[in-house]
Amino acid sequence: MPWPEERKKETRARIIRAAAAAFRKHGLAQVGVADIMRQAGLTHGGFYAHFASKDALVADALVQAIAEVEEALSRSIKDDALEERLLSMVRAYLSPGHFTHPEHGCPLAALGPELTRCDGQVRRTLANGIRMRLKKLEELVSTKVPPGERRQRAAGALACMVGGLVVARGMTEAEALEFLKDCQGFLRTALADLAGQGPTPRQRQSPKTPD
Amino acid sequence: MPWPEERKKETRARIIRAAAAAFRKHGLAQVGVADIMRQAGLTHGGFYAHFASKDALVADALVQAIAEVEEALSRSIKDDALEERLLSMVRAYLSPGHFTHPEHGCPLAALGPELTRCDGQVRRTLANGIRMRLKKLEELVSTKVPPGERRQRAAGALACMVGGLVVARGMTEAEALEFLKDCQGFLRTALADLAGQGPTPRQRQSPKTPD
DNA sequence: TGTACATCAGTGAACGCGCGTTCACTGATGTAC
DNA sequence: TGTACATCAGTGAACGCGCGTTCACTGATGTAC
Repeated sequence: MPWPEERKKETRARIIRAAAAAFRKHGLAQVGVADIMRQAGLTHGGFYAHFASKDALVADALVQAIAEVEEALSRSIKDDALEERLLSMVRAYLSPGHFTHPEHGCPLAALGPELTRCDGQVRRTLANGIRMRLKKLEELVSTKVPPGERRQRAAGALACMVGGLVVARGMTEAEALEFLKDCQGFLRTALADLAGQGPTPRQRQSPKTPD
Repeated sequence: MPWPEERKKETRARIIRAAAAAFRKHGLAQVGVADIMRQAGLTHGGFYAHFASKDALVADALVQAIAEVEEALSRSIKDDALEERLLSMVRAYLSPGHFTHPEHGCPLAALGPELTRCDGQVRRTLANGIRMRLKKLEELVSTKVPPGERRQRAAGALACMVGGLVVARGMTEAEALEFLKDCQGFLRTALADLAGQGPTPRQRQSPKTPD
């Protein structure tokens, strides 16, 4: 009781925000507890008043990163017409800004494989985050598309977005910007609602399990 | 001269193969020089007779991993008809086997973000590897597709393949297998050669730079 | 209103471990005579 | 053919550094009287 009720929560939140950015920028293993505490304006010893371990912080930082990205993406599409939203989100995700700033971007693109090698809470948070993102994307696919193909489109869009960013970040900057545009163009075509463009509204192959 | 000419080369190759597998399985930072040497049947002290540093090994291991995957993918499509090869490669890449065995799989999917944070030779090797993969994919896109869209399709396919695997590895196994199938289905539709399915062979939007 | 006290977020030194790298050495091999 | 020698891949102990974690302490704050 002796200390202000809210103060500890605020400090904790500041540490989590600093960690979420630093991890995405430099990787989980490359960022130390001391680095994060310094970034949050504190000394490293106080860390364990807030977290049980570095792993526990990673889990909280992942929740934070997922929430940040979710909010940014939602904001970037909120003024668009319903049928524009999916492509609008694709454009926001595969943008030069997102490419240049992993520290504020998708944790899956910035840390995917590293997170995959974690276990416990981190793994669960990761799986939940993906499930949520996939659901949101599926909701943005035109309801004119039959359910099985809606799921396929959501999957393809997510894969292409995450992979697009991962691949782009491995290229020269000039190549990357071109590549991001190509991925956007690919998805614009692949996710296009074909109704009205051809004689029949359904010209795509129906979803089928591969051999 | 006192030692067999080939012996050192063989040892070096063994170290590189062990490293290429261990890095992809556990991550660059999680695998130590001693681990790799043990895997190669040697003690850690001898490492520096073959490599200037751990970083130098990472660069060589990346070359090795890229070559392994290139060979495996080429082999998996070599018996298919030309027009089947692109989808055949997609299927091989987004397969349960590839999902389960990152240690023999695509280094971009297993280590993408970590490699991106490296510099020097690793960065150059990475960029070259991506360029090569993209070129190979573009060659597999039907020549009936106009050049601008061929490039888009190659980009989209690569992004979707890499991202599909990264995302799948972050999910529950059951979800992942479903997701991989959905990505395959998505690409089967998106990469389908529309000739013969509709009245005109060109119904897709033409490639256009987004705002 | 003022003073003594209890609490606990935050400090900073220290610990212990693992890892990349170095180094003096060994011993298997090919060469010279 | 046999023996002494030079080479150098590989060994294993040691070094030094950074990092996660611990711990005794501090000092700002709210409470009790």
